Amino acid sequence: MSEEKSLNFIEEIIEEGIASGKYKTIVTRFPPEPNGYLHMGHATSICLNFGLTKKYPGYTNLRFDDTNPITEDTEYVESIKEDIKWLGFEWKNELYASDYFDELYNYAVQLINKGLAYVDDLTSEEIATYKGTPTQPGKDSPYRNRTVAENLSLFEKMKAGEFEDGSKTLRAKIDMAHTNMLMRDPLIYRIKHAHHHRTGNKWCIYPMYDFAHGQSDSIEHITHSICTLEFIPHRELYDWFIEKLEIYPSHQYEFARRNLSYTVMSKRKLLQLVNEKHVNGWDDPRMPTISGMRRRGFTASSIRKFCDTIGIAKRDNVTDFSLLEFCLREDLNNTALRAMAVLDPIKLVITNYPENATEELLSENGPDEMQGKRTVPFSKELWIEREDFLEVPIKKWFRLAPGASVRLKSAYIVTCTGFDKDAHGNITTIYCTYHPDSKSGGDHSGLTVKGTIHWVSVAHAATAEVRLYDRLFKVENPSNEEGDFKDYINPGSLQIIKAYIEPSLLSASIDKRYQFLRKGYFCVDKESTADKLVFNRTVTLKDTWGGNAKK
RNA sequence: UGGGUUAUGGUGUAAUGGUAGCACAACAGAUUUUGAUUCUGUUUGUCUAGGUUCGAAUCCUGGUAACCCAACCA
Repeated sequence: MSEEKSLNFIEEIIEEGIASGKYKTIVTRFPPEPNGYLHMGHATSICLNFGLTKKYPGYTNLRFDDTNPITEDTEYVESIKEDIKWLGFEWKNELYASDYFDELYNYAVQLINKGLAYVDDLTSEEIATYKGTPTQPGKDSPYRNRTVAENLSLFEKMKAGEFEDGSKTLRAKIDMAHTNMLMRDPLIYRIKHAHHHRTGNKWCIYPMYDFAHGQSDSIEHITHSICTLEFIPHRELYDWFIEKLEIYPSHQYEFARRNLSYTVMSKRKLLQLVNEKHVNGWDDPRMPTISGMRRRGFTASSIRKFCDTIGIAKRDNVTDFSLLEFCLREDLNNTALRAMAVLDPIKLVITNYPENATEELLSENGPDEMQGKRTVPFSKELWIEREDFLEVPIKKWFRLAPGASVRLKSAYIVTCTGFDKDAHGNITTIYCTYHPDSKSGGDHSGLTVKGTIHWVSVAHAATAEVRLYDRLFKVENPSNEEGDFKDYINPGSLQIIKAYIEPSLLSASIDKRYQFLRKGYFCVDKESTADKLVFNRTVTLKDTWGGNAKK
């Protein structure tokens, strides 16, 4: 019974390191930039980094990579912390790259002293020109050979605010003809007279990513600095700084970012959707953001399960959204409370049921008996789903049709005796007779039916707004299509309807999940009030009949 | 005509020279007071051409394809 799950390539590296005695414990970090909300791509990284230190001895830091004050904000810091906690992870230390600005400044001075950095006066356009192209070498800046003393003095003045934004930079002195573009004298400090969300106006020079990330890792003694594939070329620079600065040798490892079909997963694109109002904010339930998915009704455990299932590797990928839905349904099926709601109502009248009578029927709250039962009021007039009746039944039709019988869930078997139509040919009312001895739980009618449908008593029904969500994009990979990704937005991704709900749902709670029988999983939206209940459809039930109907 | 990374069913991921496995999806059947759940089964794969070997997804050689790198973003 040794069912051992195989290791991913990072776990292999860790186990080798532990086996060889390179380290006994590991330290990882999750390093978001506080300039946007976390999305499913980040969830993978969070599950990876925090998961590794759950599996192996060690801990994980949360470190905000806040080296660009122009785009960063505390609003994002708060949302990021909330999302990580909600996903079920705890960081050891809450840290900020900005905590290290003094140390980083000193590192820069060290490089200057070693003749490995210089102040450059070239404009950004000139720097780009001097840099060359991937196929052509760059050329040295005319300021490249300033003396150490001159560089020291200039850098000091940069810090003191004596120069305007963009007028000078500090660059590492490496090799302008290097095949790796990142090694062609990369910028390490730039001037930005901007207010920083944590250091205020103390600084007017800020380190670049490459001169902050690796050094921060090193200061924190991160053993495994895990990032995505596009940072592979940065690793050479990462190692170069550590070597020249003679600081703790953290190592960078890269894995392929996880993509999900029918959505986009870049902060830039998500920001566009928000700013151009294609969605209603970062936590719109259609967004692949953690906050959006939480609002939609996804559970943290289903997201963790999903991340665990898709694994990590180094090749480009697009995971089927249906796998995420599978993990969700698997979780919700066990935990969601059952209730009945009719989303597209049509009236059903039981002609032989007594006028003004009401019965309180028992119905199970879920598959687990521990979830108990609730009562549901039943009466002569019911709302049922319009799609559960067909005037002319198709093959293998289990539901209502003239002369056909179905079980009303937790109630009686009814047989259709007729229906009304309006002038446009729309069916307005369905008439049935019920079989009194077929009552759920004590059925001795001897009748058997193939179909069971849900219902809500007209006299007892409450109403709610229900928001039906569908995939945000019409195509699997919007970023790979011709033209703008926004051309592929699914215009029907949100449908708002009014539904009749059973009265027990009046006390639905925002922290619970519900299965509206046969219709899907739903949750209370944050905009819901006592006067106006609002439900979000998290996901439909799996439907193996829909396809058959077309055949 | 530079450098780097990656190629296993429709999708994701295993197999570390020895039976190509698992999950999702799809399809078929059984059970079902949710056409859900549960259970059973089926279809589909090693980028390509050579080579080494008793034996290659794995090692070697040559192709091919995809992705990344020329922000004072991270």
